[in-house]
Amino acid sequence: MDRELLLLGILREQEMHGYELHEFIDKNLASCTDMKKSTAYYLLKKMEEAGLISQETRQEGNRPPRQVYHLTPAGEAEFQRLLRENLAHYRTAYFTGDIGLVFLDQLDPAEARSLLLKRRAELADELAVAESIPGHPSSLQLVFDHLVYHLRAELAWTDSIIQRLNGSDA
Amino acid sequence: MDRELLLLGILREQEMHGYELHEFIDKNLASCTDMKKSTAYYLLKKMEEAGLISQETRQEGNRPPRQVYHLTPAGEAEFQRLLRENLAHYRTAYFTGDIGLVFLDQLDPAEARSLLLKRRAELADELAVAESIPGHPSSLQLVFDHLVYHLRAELAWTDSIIQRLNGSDA
DNA sequence: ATTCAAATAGTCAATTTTGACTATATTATG
DNA sequence: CATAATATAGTCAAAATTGACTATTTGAAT
Repeated sequence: MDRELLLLGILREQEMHGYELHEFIDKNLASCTDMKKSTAYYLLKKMEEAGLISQETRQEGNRPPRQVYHLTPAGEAEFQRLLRENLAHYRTAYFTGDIGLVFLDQLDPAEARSLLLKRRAELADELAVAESIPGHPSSLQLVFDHLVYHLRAELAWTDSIIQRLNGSDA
Repeated sequence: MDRELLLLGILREQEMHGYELHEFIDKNLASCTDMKKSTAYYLLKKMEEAGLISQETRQEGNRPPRQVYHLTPAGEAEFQRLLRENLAHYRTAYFTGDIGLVFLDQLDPAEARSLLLKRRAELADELAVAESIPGHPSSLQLVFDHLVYHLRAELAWTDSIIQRLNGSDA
């Protein structure tokens, strides 16, 4: 339901067509969800059938016609409901990367260490990117702040694992 | 692929049947993945068809017969590959809870605050549960440590948002 | 000994999600 | 100007995921 909330919330502030919608989420909200383009279209069609949004074919210049979506009153009500539902509950994030850690002792410490150093480098890169995003005046700022806060914690934690491996290596 | 890695890795250490496998993941590795029972069965069947695991019907007492799975050499090779792949890369966790935060300013600060306090309570409960798990001697310890570390960070961050709302409320 | 609840072990249809593909428009490059 | 690359806007069949359901066994309570 969270993805519906996201689509409804964005459309509520500004009518958009499917491509633009996915583009926006992919650029700005990648830390919240990894919704693919085709999923966005699927959800839009589903919500349109449910009467939450209505589409309007719009022609601009000699571009091919695009479907522009906007909220219906029912969609507005659903947005309000989903927003409160989301805010009132804590949903844990899943750490797929921990699955590998479960079997870390199956590798010799030297190889484990070198693999995790590669992981650490990717993480550090992501953090650098996140930190370089200039302050956003919008409500997206919270999301960016959270991302940076989280990535810093992850980096420290990853370093602590690598540290342990250094020990068992000596 | 991470779920395959998880199933292969567990089966590698101890042969199991589908129900037991899902049970184990659900109890111990809920912070890594939220795989449903039917998904586990689907993946087991798929991996069996791919020759990564083989099943054996086993009868115990007068219970109905159960399918017990164990790794094939191809499965062992795939495990090794997936393990290195997983360890060498950083996969971000997704914060579905942040979707609500994007639209936080659509509510009046008092209501937003009360909703987030409910969320905070759930988070604090989860943290308490995670902290109460006694030290595990196995390789699962890393996962539990990570979970506690992460939940503490999340709690602090959630408190910081609530704090901001207190300010704008006064 | 009987009934009730919980644990065990799955199956299957329906839903959700995705990757691969199509097609046009705009911009850049030589 | 031709053409190559990229951005725009989607569609669709295949794959993954799930919720709801069935059915037996074990343990507990009466």
